[in-house]
Amino acid sequence: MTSDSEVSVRTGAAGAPVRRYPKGVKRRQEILDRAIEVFATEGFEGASLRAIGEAIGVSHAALRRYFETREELFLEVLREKDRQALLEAHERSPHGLGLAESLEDYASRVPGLMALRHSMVARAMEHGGEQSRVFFIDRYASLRDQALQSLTLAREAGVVRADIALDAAAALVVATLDGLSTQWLLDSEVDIHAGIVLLEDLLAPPPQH
Amino acid sequence: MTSDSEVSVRTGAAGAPVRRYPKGVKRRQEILDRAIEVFATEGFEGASLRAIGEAIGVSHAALRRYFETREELFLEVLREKDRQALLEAHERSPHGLGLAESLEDYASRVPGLMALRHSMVARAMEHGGEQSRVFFIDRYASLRDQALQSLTLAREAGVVRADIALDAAAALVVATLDGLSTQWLLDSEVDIHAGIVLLEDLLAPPPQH
DNA sequence: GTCTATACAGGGATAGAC
DNA sequence: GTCTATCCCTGTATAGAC
Repeated sequence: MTSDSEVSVRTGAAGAPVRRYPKGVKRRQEILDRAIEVFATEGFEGASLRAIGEAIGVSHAALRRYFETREELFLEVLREKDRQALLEAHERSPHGLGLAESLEDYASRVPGLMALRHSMVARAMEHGGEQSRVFFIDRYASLRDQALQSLTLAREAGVVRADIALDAAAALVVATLDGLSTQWLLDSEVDIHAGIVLLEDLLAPPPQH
Repeated sequence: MTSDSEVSVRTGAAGAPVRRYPKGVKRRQEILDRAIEVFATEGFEGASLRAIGEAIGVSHAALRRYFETREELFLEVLREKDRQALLEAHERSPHGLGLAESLEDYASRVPGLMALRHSMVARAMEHGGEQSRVFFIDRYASLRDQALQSLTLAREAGVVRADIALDAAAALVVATLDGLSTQWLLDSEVDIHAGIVLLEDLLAPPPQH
């Protein structure tokens, strides 16, 4: 089917390049790390392919050996950060509902990365943003699933009332963290902690007496 | 203080141009309307200044007589849409909490405009996006204020429990509508209505018996 | 296998003619 | 008030050096 004169790069199921040799994946990781640095310092608007390449000491054309498009590079940056955040969250607190801890995942992110996320969500809502749309559909489904698991455990622990649908609650929790962190990043006067605590109180069973 | 050889355009407190002559404001409104059309058909990424100008039959340079930058034009589009949505919401239901109705304001928006909003929020979070940041800080403060008024009325009507802080609840409501509509726009499988109803139930006073 | 050099189409911003 | 012409920057694409 395919001549073997150009088998160095293949495209995987999700469209991500699959590479065979260690140097390739290592270089790819380095590019991701440097890109994250550039976002943190200059924001993502200043993070042109040329700027990222310059920060590494490489031409912008070289970046395309590892990421077919700018969209793909940016999505991989977000994926990497999500992966890191998930690991940290597990280390930190595997107990209870832990909404406040989940919030850290949002707030601890550099504003530049939150800006990048919003920008890519925008792209996902547009024609031509299929790759981003797939990414975020999957990401939000995953977040809801994590929230559902936390809520289930929390209900067993007696801190979540028994008369509500947990799948709807999961979407609600994710939406709240999303929305509150947006408001807070724009205006640090917003008391995001009060919002989180309120939601936890609302989800808790009413006191019996 | 100022020579009167260039008084046709002044800059107001919020940075928005203030114009004296009817033709100017009419033309400005036309540009906004056509821009909204282009967003609806091609999305905001395809809505270059040249594309918008072409839809009107003028060059892109001419647009700058009415909007100093692309950012300003886009913010004015969002402002115009918010204004329309607020009027419609007041016509529709001045009663109770009405979260479901508020949701319509979000869902009824063309996806292209929601994408534009996310993109401008991203810009507001970055260095250099001062104009957008001012816009969204003001916008979210306004939304929270509207939510607070609704919640106050709803509490008087007995549909909101008495033991919660309404200002925190207002931020929570706005965050929920924001976050749920984002999830829904990306994936219509998400049952946004269930989330809204759940929040209303959680905010309602527990049944006495 | 990896990277440089280069070209191209399109973007926003801007100066000056009419 | 609107135009044309121009500037510099962007993402993308390809050819070929090593």
